[in-house]
Parts: sequence; structure tokens; C-alpha cells
Amino acid sequence: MRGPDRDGGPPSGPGTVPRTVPVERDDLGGDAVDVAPWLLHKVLVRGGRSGRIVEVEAYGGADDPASHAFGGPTARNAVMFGPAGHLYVYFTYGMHWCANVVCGPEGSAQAVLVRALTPLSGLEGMRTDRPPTFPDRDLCRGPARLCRALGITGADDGTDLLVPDGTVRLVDDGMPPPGRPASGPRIGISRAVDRPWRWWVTGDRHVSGRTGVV
DNA sequence: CTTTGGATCGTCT
DNA sequence: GACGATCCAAAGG
Repeated sequence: MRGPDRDGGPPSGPGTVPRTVPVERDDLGGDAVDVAPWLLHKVLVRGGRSGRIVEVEAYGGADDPASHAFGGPTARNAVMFGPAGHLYVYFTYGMHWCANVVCGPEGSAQAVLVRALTPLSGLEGMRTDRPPTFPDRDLCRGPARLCRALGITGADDGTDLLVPDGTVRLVDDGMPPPGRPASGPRIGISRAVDRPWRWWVTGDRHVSGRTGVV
């Protein structure tokens, strides 16, 4: 093989190795609306598969009617009420898994939904059980598709993303977030539709939904 | 490119 | 019993 397909590591090569910066838990201790755009260009890794985050949505706690945490703790959203840096995975529409990064002060139940990735490594694994004609561009385009591509399921709910040898990890390979990310209303919700809490990398083809709004 | 309708079941009321 | 933080295939421009 010729690509940088090493498990979890950043793209490697003589002279071009970006320094991998560990993500600190304090980096995720702020409110979801601040952490969400900061997460753009970070890397999500599971097993030998990884992708760069290019689209996110912020979800608040008790004060956000669109959040799963609205209305208080339940068995499903329990991880949201825990410490920042853990993965909140939920099942929806009877067939899809979606993944969030828990953030904010413990107990505030805030999270950032990861909506799209640029596939970086493990592309062959992501293509398993996909039609031969399935475009690579769509592998991680959408919150449920990226979970399917990385193999994230309810078994990963509660995973600490900041443990170096963890099953699912959040990595900073040195690429800073975009200075001027595009933003707009969150997708697929029916309440609090006016809050522009979705951010994405302007012009990136791996972003889901409409990208015309600013 | 866009629109439309069906799939499918855990979760909470 | 209703409703999803969605996706896919099919059909039309």
C-alpha cells in the first residue's frame, strides 16, 4: 500500500509529519456553541479508520428545546450529563447511529453532533457493505453515514475520546480550525430552528445538506 | 441537479 | 401511540 493507513496516526511521511497535538479535556469544557466550530478540522479515529471533521452542530442542555437533554436526564442521554470529552451515541429512525462529543461543564449536558468527515484513512474498510459504485465523497457525508463508515454503534456510547489507546479517539494533527467557517440553522430539527448552531468548512464537498447559507 | 415517500424501532408521553 | 439531531432509491428537470 502507499497511503497513510496506519492505525490512528496522522498522515506520515519523511519531512511532512504534522505534530500530533493531544486534545485536552479543558479544550472541550466551554459551551457547545464555542467548542463546535473549534472542532472543525480535528480528526475522529476508530480502529484503522479516520476522517477530518468538516461539519458540526451544537446542542445545549436543559435550555435547548432541540437537545436530547431538554427535559432532564434519561437512560439514553445519560452520557451527555457526564464529563466533557466522552462520546454520546444515539440510535434514531429505527436504523441509524449518530455520534456527539460531550462538552461544557459536567452536568450541563451539552454536546456537539459530528455531521460530516473528510475520509482520511481506512477507506477500504469504510466501503465494505457498500455498493461498488458508492462515491467516496459520500462515505462520511451525514451523521449516520460517518458512524457507519467508522463502525461507531451504541457499544461506543460513553467512550472517553481523549484516551490514547481508546476505541474511538479525537485527535488534533495540527491543522487549525477554519478562520471563517460557514454557519446556519441546524438540520432535521423541529424546535429552536432559529438558532444558527451548525458550522461547516466553507466549500468542502464532504459537507452534508445545503452549503449555500452563511 | 431536485423532490418524494418509505424504511424501521428505541425512546418518551 | 407518536415521533424522530436520517438515509436511500426512484422519478422528474
